[in-house]
Parts: sequence; C-alpha cells; structure tokens
Amino acid sequence: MPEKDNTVNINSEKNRYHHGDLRSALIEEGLKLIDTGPAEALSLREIARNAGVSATAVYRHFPDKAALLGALCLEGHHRMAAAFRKAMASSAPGVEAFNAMGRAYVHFALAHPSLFRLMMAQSAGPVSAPPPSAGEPADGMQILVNAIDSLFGADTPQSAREVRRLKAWSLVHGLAMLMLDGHVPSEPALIEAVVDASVL
Amino acid sequence: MPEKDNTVNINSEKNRYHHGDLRSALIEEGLKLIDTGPAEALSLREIARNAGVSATAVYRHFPDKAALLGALCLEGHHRMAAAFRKAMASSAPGVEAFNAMGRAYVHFALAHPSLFRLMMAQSAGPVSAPPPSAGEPADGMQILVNAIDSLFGADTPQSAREVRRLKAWSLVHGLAMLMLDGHVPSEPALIEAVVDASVL
DNA sequence: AAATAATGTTTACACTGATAACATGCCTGA
DNA sequence: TCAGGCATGTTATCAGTGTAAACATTATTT
Repeated sequence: MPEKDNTVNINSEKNRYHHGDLRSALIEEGLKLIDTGPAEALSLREIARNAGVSATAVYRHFPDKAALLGALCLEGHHRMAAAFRKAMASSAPGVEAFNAMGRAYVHFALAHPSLFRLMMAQSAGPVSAPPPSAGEPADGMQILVNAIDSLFGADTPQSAREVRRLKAWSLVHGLAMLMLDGHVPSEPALIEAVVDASVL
Repeated sequence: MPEKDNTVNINSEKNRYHHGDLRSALIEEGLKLIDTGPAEALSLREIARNAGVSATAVYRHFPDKAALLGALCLEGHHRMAAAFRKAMASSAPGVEAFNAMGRAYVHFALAHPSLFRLMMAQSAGPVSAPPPSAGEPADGMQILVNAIDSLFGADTPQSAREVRRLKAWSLVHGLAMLMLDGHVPSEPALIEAVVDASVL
C-alpha cells in the first residue's frame, strides 16, 4: 500500500484525487500560458490539462471562463501596481517619478501583451474601482492616477486637472497599444521620447 | 417552369444555387454582425447563415476565417479614411483640420467598437502599408499621418517631427481605447478637451 | 463511525473552424 | 448547339471548445 504522507496536506507529486490548491494552480498555469500567445487562444481545457486535472474541475473554483480570466486580470493588476511602486520608489519624486511610471506602464504592456490586453478589455475590472480605501493595495491605474494628480497643485481647477490626467493616461496607453499591435516599433528610445515629454 | 430572369445575373430573392456575389454579401453581413457585439463572438457559420448560405461556402471565397476578417478590416479602413477626408474637408486647413481628424478618429472608434479593435489588432494590416502611391486611396492612418506631418514645417528636424506625430497618434488612439474599454466615459466634451489640446 | 460538504471525474451536448467528397449550374470551345 | 470544364455551393465529418449533469472520492463535522 502507498505509505501515507507524513501528516496531512504536504503535496507530493503523486496523483491524488484532491489537488490541494487547485485554484491557485489554475491561475498560475493561466498566467504562464497567456504569456505564450494571444489571449483568445487560451482554453480552459488546456489550463486544466497543464494543471494535471480534468477539464470540468475548473468549474469547482470558477463559475465560468470569464471568472478565471477575471482572476488572471486581478493578479495582473497586482503585478502592474508593484511595477509602478518600484518605478516610483527608484526615482526622485515629482516629474521624475511620473515619467518613470509612464515608462513602466509601456514596459509592462510590452512584457505581457496578452495579459495587458485582457486587463484592459475587462472593462468592469478594478480600474474603475472605488478609491483605495480598503487594506488591499490600490490597483495600478489608481496609483498612476494618484501620481498624476499629485503633480498638479490644488490651485489648478478640478476640470483642468482631470483633462491633464486623461491626456497623460491616453498618451501612455495609446503608445503602449500602438506598440503592442505592431504599428510602432517597440524601441526604448521612442518610449522615452514620447513619455518623458508627456507633461505639458 | 420558372420564367428566366430578364437577361442574366439580376438577383431575385429566390433561392438559387449560385448566389451571384457571395463574397460581397459575406463582407456585408460580417460588417453588420460585428457592430452588434464583440469581435470574438463573430463566427463564420453565423455570417454564412445570415447570408443564406451553407457554412463551408465561405471557403470558396476566403482561405480561412482570418482572411474574411482581413477583408472586413480593409473595408473598415476605407470607411475610416472616408470619415477622415470628410472631417478634413469640412474645416479650415491647418490645426483646425487636424483637430477635426482627431475627433473623427475617436468617433469612428466609438461608433464601430469591434471593427475598430479588429482593425488595430490586424497588425500586418494596411496601417503599415507602403506610401499612398497606387490608385487605391490611402488608408486612414496614412491620411492621418500625412495631415500630422503637414502641420509641422520641413524646418523641424525629421526625428522631432516623428516624435510629434507619434505623440499625436498615441494620444488620440489611447483616448479612443480607454473610452472603448469603458475606463473613461465617452463624453463629447472630453473628446474635444483632450483632442483639441493635442498639438503642443 | 456516520453523515455531509467539498472537490474531481466521466459523459454528453451544442457550438466552432476546417477538410474532403459530392452536386449544380455558368461559360466557353468544338 | 451542346459537351465538357470549372467556379461555386452542399453535405458529411472531425477535432477542439465551453459548459451542464450525474457520479466518485476525499475532507470535515457531528
């Protein structure tokens, strides 16, 4: 008989009926797969296969495919936020930090094209979430927006600041998309030239 | 016997084995369908069904699905170019015309969300086509780029002009995408505020 | 220990894009 | 004229997808 695993939930590589932490494993495999091709080529069955589990097991943890993709998006936003914080931390506050974040935005998109697209297409996603009040760290967009806002003093009227914020975001997002879609070469020099001149 | 149609190829609404001009009909139906939902929900079979033809008839006119989508993109670019020309024609030359085209860009995207996305995702599409030399009218992007270029005199160095061109395109494209994805409300006032201030 | 809840599996279905083999009808060359 | 040839359409079939239902196995609670 197979000896019982030392205590309880230690994962061995044996095939066990219960996976242990399938939900996380599925997200993991999903993130791994989405970086290897377009998002529309991502199939539940392949994720399940890679996790060593039957296709329909997914439905014990996610109501449908969209929910799994949503989980991928959430994880993506966390990572993007982390990238933003890092960029912000490693540069002087003010315009410097702002430019660094703009570059980080584009670089993240280029590093994870399908995930980034997915995150953006998920229009009900955490982008338009309520202000960062909960303990959960604010998502990337929120961090970016805050940084932009803090650039302009409170003396400038609200509407003007909103337009500026929107302009900055549009510029960076547009550049990222154009490069992602291959309409503009993804040259670091171009990113720098466009982003660093974005506060006007 | 059914009376012969007056001469030859006049389309009646009878069910005839040979459609007449199926290729155009498929594109037509495709354009009709893509405006009613996301592009990934577009199926060859539904297009064929709506055209009153069997699913595999499509393959007599397009090698595969991507080819049909490519045809939709091409038609989309023609329409976009037409919108640009109209915007350009109905405003004073110079910055006025440029702003009008920027607004037209965003409005086109908002009016045909899925088609616009498809046109952009088609990275090998006519966007990066050779300069507008042939009789075929230049595609929309080319027109836009030309207009941007003509805004800045030849005295400004090439590289500076390229950056400006890229900034303008990025700004407009980014705004369009953000509104399309629901991250920014699609308010005409916002479009105007962002676009009309884009030449800096 | 027995009952129950949580988690995975097998089976099945409707849908998709695509290929192969067959049917129909337009058109041209003798 | 009319007999083929060829463009165009059809049916049958296949592998792959997302998802639901019924069943099996393990973990947890009483």
